[in-house]
Amino acid sequence: MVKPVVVRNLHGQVVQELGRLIVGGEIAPGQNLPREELLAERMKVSRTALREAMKVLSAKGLIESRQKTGTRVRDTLHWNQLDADVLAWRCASMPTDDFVDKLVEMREIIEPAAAAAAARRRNPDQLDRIEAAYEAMAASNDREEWSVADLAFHEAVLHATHNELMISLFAVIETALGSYLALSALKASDFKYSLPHHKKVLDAVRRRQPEVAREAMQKMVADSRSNIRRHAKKA
Amino acid sequence: MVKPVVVRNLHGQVVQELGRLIVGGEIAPGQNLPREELLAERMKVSRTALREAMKVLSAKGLIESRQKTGTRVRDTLHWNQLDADVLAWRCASMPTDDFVDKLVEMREIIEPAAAAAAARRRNPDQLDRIEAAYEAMAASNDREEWSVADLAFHEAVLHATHNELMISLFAVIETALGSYLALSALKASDFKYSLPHHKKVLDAVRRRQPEVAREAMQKMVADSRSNIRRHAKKA
DNA sequence: GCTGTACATTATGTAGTACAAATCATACCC
DNA sequence: GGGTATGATTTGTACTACATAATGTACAGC
Repeated sequence: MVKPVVVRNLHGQVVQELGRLIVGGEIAPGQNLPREELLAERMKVSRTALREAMKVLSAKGLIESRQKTGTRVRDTLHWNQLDADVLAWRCASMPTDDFVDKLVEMREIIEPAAAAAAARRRNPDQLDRIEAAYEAMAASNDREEWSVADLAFHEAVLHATHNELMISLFAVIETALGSYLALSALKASDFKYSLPHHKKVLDAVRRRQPEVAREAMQKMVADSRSNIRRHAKKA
Repeated sequence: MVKPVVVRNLHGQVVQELGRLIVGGEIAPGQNLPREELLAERMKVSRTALREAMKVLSAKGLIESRQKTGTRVRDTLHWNQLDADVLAWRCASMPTDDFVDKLVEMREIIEPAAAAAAARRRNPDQLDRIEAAYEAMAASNDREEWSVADLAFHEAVLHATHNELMISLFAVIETALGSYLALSALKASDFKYSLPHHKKVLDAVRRRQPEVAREAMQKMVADSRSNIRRHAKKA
């Protein structure tokens, strides 16, 4: 279930390595990186590969290079916080669950709004897809199956909004959250606990009742939050 | 007021050029780019510069290259929609105001939630900053001054949420919207029209009343939307 | 002693060549 | 006819050389 992050390219590895260092705070904002030639040698790669990696990090807003001055880590203000990699690096390097709270907060903002939008704009195909995901959840036999179907449900709702910005945001937040812990991880016993909530959302979307859908989704994610909190405390 | 987008680097120019082509739809998803050597020659840059540009586009999810297969444009599903550049390219290439609606929808989701969060978590400094922005709005003499103070107000509220993900999202959405039209562009006459709304938000944040703040902000952005719609129709 | 200009220094930026690695297509052998 | 070998093609990596920009310093002039 953990994301693979398998990078075949060499520069991709360099990106990961440097990205982790920077986001993890080992190279602080304002600080300069070693010169390219030196850093390349130290990392056992060619300057070419290193530079391609630096361009990527630069695109993510993490660093900024200028001639003669060198390459320096930019202030966190300029970081592309919504970039999947940046988010993943933060998740990997923040022991505190303060960051989880922020992710959860975002989720609680997006999902109810998405449910409302979906209820307004969904087309028959999209409704079918949501329903199919619901059925799969209901029919699931273990937590693994349920998780997959659950994710499909939320994705289907998001897609029904017809707003790719929202879809993209959800994707980013969700994968980041997922990397922390099996998302809606009720311990074994009662993993279908939230099925009725999903049913309410489904029905509201079917009947095109935005406000009902919003409220149902809101309750659902609020529940999920308290579960995550409980789970996080244990760990 | 229009963003400069001045890129000194050569590969930066290539990124812009190719990015526009791809997001603008001139090179459709699934389609292959010419081989590096050929494309480099055609764009009058070295393969080195071209490759650095391609790595950036790859990081934005626009393209994907594999040996022998070549480099192909990925499906829009994989695009990093929340990337500032990608968003800017879309804004530049979409005559339809369908996209503005999506941006506005995002704004209407974020801002009320942000106002509520700010009311909950703001500290004295942040309240001061919001208040200062409000005073500047009240004291403004023309639309230009007012716009600047208005933006400062919203930024101050966002910062008071203590959630950098939300701040980042707002920044991205707002600049994209701003590139379309002077944001809350009431025509000359009555540019302070929304001042009372802002006052309500300010007061609610001061008194730490999340729900009041949310509702006030919601009305404000809803108003703003109808103005934008009216404005867009004219143009 | 102060200031302004010229130059040397040093980092990144760009170009070009050579070869490695992967993968697709074809031909070949069993 | 099917599986395997081989060759061709495209990206991946390395290395070299030089261009360009920006910084600091030294020197000349006032």
